Amino acid sequence: MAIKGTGRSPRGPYAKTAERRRQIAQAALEVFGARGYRGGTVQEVADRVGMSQTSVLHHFPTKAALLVAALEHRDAIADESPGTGDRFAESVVRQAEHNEGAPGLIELYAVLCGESTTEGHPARTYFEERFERLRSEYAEELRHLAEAGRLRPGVDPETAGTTLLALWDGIQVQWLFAPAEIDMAATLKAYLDLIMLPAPAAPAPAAPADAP
Amino acid sequence: MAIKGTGRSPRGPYAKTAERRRQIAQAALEVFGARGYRGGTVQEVADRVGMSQTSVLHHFPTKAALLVAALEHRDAIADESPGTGDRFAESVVRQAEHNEGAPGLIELYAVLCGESTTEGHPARTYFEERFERLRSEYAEELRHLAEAGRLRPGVDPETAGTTLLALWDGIQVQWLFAPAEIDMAATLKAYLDLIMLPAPAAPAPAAPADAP
DNA sequence: GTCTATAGGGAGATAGAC
DNA sequence: GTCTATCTCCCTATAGAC
Repeated sequence: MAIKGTGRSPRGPYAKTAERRRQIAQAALEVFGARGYRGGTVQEVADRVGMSQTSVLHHFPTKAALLVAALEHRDAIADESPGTGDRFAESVVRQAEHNEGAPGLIELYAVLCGESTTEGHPARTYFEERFERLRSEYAEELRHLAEAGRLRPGVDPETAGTTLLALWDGIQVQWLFAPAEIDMAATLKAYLDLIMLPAPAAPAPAAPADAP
Repeated sequence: MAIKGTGRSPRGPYAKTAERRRQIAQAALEVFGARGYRGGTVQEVADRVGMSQTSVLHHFPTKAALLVAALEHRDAIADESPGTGDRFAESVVRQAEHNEGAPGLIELYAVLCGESTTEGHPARTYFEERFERLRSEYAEELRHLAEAGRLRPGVDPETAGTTLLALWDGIQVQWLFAPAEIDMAATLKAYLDLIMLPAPAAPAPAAPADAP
């Protein structure tokens, strides 16, 4: 609430604060990605944006709040939501390629995903909910494809959705250890090709008289 | 070197020390699995075996050495190496089921796998080498299956091996977050069924005259 | 909003007695 | 081998001036 003062609010003093927070969240993303939540320090985040440790904690009251900000910032960068229907497979591959080019993004994800399985970790519910949501989203997309006859017979949409998610997470970890040897997008595409059938050549939309 | 004193060495004082170390390694496995390497403390390991923190560090000089011991202990428990040839798929599934019943084992693996991608982590080379080794082992097994005509046409053994490994790691993480919803063995089996062909009913060994 | 100073709590590792 | 005592370091978070 509250846009301060006159109408020209986008240039008001709050714009600068919001930008500051964005910078801090970005720095936190990099630090926690490189060192993990427990290994990273607020001081290091502060150094990266050129301010003191206490100033960072002025914007985000605790270290845990800083992590949440980093995760939300990551979502803002990464989560172009996958397309629907026919474009599902395509957009999964496209997003994998996109993530590969955003440094620190995969690191943060892989490190925190593992770390957050531990007791009392501030990102635990974030990942719980994320997995739950993505599993049902993927399953629904694949169910639509199945109804359109685009899924190989015998492939279960729920299982395939879970598998796709697990494969994606797992391949990111392998890529972090050996980026030169792993082609994330190609590996995902190979799996999708395995479960999907090619689109019928001519859908025969209505009954086209031999048009030009 | 040096079996102390007389010939009855297996009962000698070293046997007790070896057993002590095993206990410590087991406790370290549990602690680092539940809290991660950076989140876990030597003190907590010590508490679990009922000795002081300094006594633990007498057996393993540093915390990092303690982690290595925990990983080696884990390998000793878990690494029944997968079978070859026809039994490959079967033994992968069997090992997944076996791991599920060994508490802490999957936790340690998932937590440290993510954590060790961070800078200067003592388990980094452990996982680097593990991934490298398993990728080539899996690829070789799948190449043999391909030669035997047991792989679906168009499936590349290297890609499938990398995929199987990624899927396995990824499904373990999902299982940790939602054990009730995820069936690790079934998910792995579904993938293997997807890339493999059933064994031919009668292999027609040489040229059997219409034998009984 | 930003800083310096500091409180307050652990952590890993060492020294040395028993 | 095991302990107690301790060193040294670093981290999060707070207090309060500017």
